[in-house]
Amino acid sequence: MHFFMPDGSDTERPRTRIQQRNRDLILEAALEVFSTHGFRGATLDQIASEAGLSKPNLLYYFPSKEAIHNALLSGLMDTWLDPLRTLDASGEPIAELLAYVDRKLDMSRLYPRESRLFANEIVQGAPRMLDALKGDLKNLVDEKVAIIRGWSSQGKIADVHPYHLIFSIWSLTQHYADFDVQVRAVLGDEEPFDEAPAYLREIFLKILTP
Amino acid sequence: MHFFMPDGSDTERPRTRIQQRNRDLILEAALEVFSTHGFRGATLDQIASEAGLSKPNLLYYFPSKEAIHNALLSGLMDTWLDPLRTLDASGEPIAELLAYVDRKLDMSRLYPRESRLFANEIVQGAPRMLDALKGDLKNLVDEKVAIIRGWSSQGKIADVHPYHLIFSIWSLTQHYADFDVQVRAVLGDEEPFDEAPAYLREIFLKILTP
DNA sequence: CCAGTATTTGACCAGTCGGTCAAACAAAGG
DNA sequence: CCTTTGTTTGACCGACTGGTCAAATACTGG
Repeated sequence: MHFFMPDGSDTERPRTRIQQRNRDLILEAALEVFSTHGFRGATLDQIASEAGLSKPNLLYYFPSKEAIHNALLSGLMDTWLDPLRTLDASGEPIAELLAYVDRKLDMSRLYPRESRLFANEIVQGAPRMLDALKGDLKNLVDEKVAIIRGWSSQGKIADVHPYHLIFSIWSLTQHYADFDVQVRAVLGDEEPFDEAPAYLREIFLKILTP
Repeated sequence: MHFFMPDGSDTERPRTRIQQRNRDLILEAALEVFSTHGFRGATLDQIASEAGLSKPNLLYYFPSKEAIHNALLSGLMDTWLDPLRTLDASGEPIAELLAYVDRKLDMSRLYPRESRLFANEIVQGAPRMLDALKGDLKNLVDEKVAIIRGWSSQGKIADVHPYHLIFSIWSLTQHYADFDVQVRAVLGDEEPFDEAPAYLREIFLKILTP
């Protein structure tokens, strides 16, 4: 018979309900803790207590602190890149890009902890994510940049630097998640996400209109 | 005679050369370490070794780890807000705002560690900086927002949301410092700061032109 | 030179870190 | 019922954490 490794070191994963549930509990707790303290600043005790499990129990499901972090990052990377992946070369250029901005801003509003998890990692030099940045991320961006270049040369959108355009979209949308506390401190009572969507649509329309 | 407290707890500070030098060494090392690991992720041993001093010697000049962090933050806050403070109500509106963007981008290029120090702190909820955000920062922003509103209502610049306009400037410029490793991973060999200034001038001109 | 002050450090401490392990406990099938 | 497999945990470990302290060393003015 084949023995099942609960720490995830096995490639095939015939998860039982309880395993699925506890892995989810741990990843949810880890997201909370890693996103507010960074990798080195987070502790297994914090994650365990947040998950309502004992520390040895965490390490029954994951072999190490780093393994939890890796599972989080790789599990979220796809979700995070989805809005860009959806950018459609055959769509109407400006509408496509504005829709991308919208989706990205939605991510900041709905998944701020995920945004801050990545922000922490990247601000600190992305020591556990560099390969993904230079690999999957760069490849996807390169592919979409080619589409944008095409739109520019056809005169469908303004002739702006495509890489820096994408950086703009990332920075402007993620700012509302990553720097949430600063945005709210400055705005006072005004809710950031009340005005942000219209504002971003307005300025990107100006940026992109030929 | 009056005894001098080297740990800085005294309000008056008749620093000797050696005190000035070692305090500077410590703050420089602390900037390096805090900006790449965050407050909780940084250790006194790291800072001490980076500064070329022993750990007890650090604590001769500063009473605690948090005191070093506080000294860094408050010492840098003024520098950090200077570019905004310079925004001149009597200048030519669009030129003033574009010059602010330029100065802010220069800060990202010349002082990326300082930018990342703040980024770390704010992403993690700014537990040691909230008062400054709600106080000095908000006051300065409110003041400058009034100027921008004036320019808008006079038709000198486009009628954009002034707070979100300022957030745009912060996020777009600081992105090149805070997310440097991601920007470089995507750009490959291209140097980010070669194109960034022209790109930002171009898009902010579009955003601001009435 | 000396006395007093400023600076530096090795040794140390209590608490916390990530991680281990054997033993206890639960579940399920026969 | 018993056995097997899966799950949980208390107790523990060595390494490291921020911080202390007394003693040693440098520096200064007289």
